[in-house]
Amino acid sequence: MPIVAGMGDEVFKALADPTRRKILDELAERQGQTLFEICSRLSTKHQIGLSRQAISQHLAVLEAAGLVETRREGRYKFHDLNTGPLERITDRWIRREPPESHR
Amino acid sequence: MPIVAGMGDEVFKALADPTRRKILDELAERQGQTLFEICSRLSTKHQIGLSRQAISQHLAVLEAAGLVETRREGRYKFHDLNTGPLERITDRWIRREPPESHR
DNA sequence: TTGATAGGCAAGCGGCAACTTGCCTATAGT
DNA sequence: ACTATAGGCAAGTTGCCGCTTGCCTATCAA
Repeated sequence: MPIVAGMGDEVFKALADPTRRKILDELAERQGQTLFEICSRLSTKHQIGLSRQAISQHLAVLEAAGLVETRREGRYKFHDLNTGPLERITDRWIRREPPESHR
Repeated sequence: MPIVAGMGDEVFKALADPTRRKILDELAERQGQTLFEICSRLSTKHQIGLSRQAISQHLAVLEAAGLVETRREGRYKFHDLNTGPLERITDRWIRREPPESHR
């Protein structure tokens, strides 16, 4: 079993909040943003006027779910979207037809 | 724009609860179950000892999200899984590489 | 070294969601 | 008609989640 997070219920919990989904949108559009960048972008582009700590807590949830990965450089912490945990979470219920029974 | 539900945030909300995901599991395994069938199956197979009303409320959430559809026959109400809303909810963040730049 | 910037920790508050409880309606069997 | 079964409605409780507030640490620039 892998050590990576995001294999359990945390992914669903993380996706449940609309602000967190907006954060994923932002990171999908531009990787490697800092906390303050994400804050100002959410504020200006999406009229989400939350405090820095609120966004920080959201990022922590996303990171616990494995949807966001971080790297530190000096006093900056850059956030990157990781779509890995998203790829197969719905396969649990979607029954794929075998494309063609070859005769 | 279609009249069907499940195009908004309700799908994520519905998927956030582990009991609701188990219900989807059950319906994926066997379509057309009644409320009481779902209750007893959750209880015996998954040790989920919730009241009938609790399950009923969960089903209402799933139906509002478009993940479950119902049909009435006499005093029975049958529940069917609809995977439609699941198919594209993650495409929002997953960037598909164009398969091959031809030459 | 001082101040400014980027971020972290933890306690506290308010609202909502999950669950229960009690009662009610509708269909089917006897 | 009466009873049992399948389900619905609505109010009340509890616990958790999102958010704020206040204070603290770390890095960099002057």
